[in-house]
Amino acid sequence: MTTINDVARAAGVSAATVSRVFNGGRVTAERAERVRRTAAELGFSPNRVARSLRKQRSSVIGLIIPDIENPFFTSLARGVEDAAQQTNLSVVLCNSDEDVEKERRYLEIALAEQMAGVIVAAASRNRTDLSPLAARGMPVVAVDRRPRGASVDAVMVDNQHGGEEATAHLLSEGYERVACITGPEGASTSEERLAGFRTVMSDHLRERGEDQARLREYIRYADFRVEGGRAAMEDLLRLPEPPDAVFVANNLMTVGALEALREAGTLPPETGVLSFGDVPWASLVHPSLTTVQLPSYDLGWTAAGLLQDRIGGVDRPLQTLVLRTSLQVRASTGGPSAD
Amino acid sequence: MTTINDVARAAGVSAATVSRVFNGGRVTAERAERVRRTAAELGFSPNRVARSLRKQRSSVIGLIIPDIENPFFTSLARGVEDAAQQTNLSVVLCNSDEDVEKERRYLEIALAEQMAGVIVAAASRNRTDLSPLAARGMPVVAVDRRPRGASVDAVMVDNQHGGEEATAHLLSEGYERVACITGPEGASTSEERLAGFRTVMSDHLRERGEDQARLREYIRYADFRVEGGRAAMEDLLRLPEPPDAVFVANNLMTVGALEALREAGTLPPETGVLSFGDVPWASLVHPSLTTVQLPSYDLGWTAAGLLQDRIGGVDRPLQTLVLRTSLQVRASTGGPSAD
DNA sequence: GGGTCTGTTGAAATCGATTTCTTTCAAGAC
DNA sequence: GTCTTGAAAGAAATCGATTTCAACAGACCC
Repeated sequence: MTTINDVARAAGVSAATVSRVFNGGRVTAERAERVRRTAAELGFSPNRVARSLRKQRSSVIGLIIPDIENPFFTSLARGVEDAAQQTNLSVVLCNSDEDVEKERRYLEIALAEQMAGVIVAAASRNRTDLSPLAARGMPVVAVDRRPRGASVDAVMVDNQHGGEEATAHLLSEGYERVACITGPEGASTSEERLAGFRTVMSDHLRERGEDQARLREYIRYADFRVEGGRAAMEDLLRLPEPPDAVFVANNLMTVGALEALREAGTLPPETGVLSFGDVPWASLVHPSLTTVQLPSYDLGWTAAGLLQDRIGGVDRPLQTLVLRTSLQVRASTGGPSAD
Repeated sequence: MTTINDVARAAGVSAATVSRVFNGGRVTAERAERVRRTAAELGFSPNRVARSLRKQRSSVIGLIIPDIENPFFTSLARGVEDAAQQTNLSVVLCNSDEDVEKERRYLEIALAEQMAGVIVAAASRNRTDLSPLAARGMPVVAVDRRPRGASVDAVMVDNQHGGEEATAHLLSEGYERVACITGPEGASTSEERLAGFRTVMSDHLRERGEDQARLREYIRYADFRVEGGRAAMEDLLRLPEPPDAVFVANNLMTVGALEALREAGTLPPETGVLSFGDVPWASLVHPSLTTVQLPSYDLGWTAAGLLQDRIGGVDRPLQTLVLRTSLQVRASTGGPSAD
């Protein structure tokens, strides 16, 4: 492993000069050229560990996500990475596995490794603690979920709007009895999506002069997982008057709901299904599955941008950016069959 | 940020003693206790950058994969991570995006960051160059694909066996004209899977006394992507005597093939489809889709084990482990319909 | 009592870069 | 000719840990 001193000796200059050549100090053209040539010959590349130690900052940013197997987060990761490429930062990805303890360990590593900054999709809104990072002045951006009380920049999704859009779309297609399967009670993402559903359905029922109480009957809380979605859908199907459409608050539960519907023999478009978040491949098979597209890639890209600003020393008040969802209509099947 | 010197001063000992307390040196019980208490009070955690510089090795292993959005690789990543947890190594994940240049950059970073070791699923069998790492004595394990000429440990999938198993299964279900859509010509994974197909089909045709030439007609090379799978399937369907079953050599192309089949109105089980590699969600919707399960998680787990052995200094000849695939039969639909 | 051994300890060297501090030298001003 | 100014370059300090080395104290044996 050739070091800066090897290069210095071979080029007949001091280590300081070599460093200046690579970091934009003042060096006469002739020497700079000689240093560069020697460095190339020896295959020198600066030791990042030593550099980080001296600079008290590495050129790596950490990205902590709760589920590496969820396409939403991998797409987000792509966004972060592409943005980081532009400024020579490298991204290291850490999978907290929805486990606050594992996440804590990774946050500690980020500190101990003196990473330039961290982007976190928190494992828990309540228990994720970003304060140690903030305390030591490490730039942090929260993405998708903002831990309670954390004073950091954030990039979020407009969940309520997405819920409204989804529900309105199902109604516009002619479905009448629209249900909602949302995530855990208390989780902000599931509550916000549900709120969107409530708003639109409530208006709809009022216009129709129908009983608002029906709204509640068609709401199920589940756990954002396949099995939970399935159970909730089965439960809805057992109602005396089952829904003819359902808004499912995430992609995994949608898979479960589709399973339940398949068993009941009432697949889309007979029963309308609208998923919050893309269901990457099932949608190829189920052309009538409309989804609320989450701006996952943009979330990552935007978060990385904010982080880089902070790393660069930009001094402005904390920001929260909210990105909108968009409805992806796969095929206009005209809604429920008319029989 | 409290350093080891702060702790030393506060505890009235030397930095060397503090270091020994945390690294298992000989220190009298009384002092050790005092140091530990002081460290806890000051919230000291050793600076990993400084430690890495001194030890010339960090406690991070790199995992370089070519496509973070492919569930095969994310599952592999889980395996690596779970295995690494056990020895306090942390894993950082880098996405080479099937780009040899990007991959080269990450390999360089691994060196410059003095990572403890690297696990690589190479972007290219020909052009990925692992020799710089090997030259500097950094432990490397290749996984899934072994770059040509690289002398490193490797963990591979038994592609040929998987291809045989898949083809045999389709025949056993009663399909007659089985086709194969494989990856790019020259790629080892696609050639091996195809070889498995050829072996079994060739035997089958011979037994039946049929013309071996038919084998070739039913083979298509594509690109391991959705669109390629679709195009290949469309092409096969245009044959005067289209296949009644197809073995598709990866998950993404299977999605494409299913699209083509849906348009042609001959979905499984009417036309048999067997995917090499899981198609996570489509399979929930297409119960009759049998898949060759790749041991992705185990690949990661095993590779991490090999790497840790090397990091620990185990000295044994280079090893290549080959893991078998397993057939996952989703539902015995009894093969093609009898009409 | 002198000599050897062993177990603790701290001072100092070390890892490899960056950055500060000096020194040197030359150009330009008066 | 002297003084000022500024650029260029090297020597040395620095980052924060680990590790080597030397010093020392106490136990033990002749």
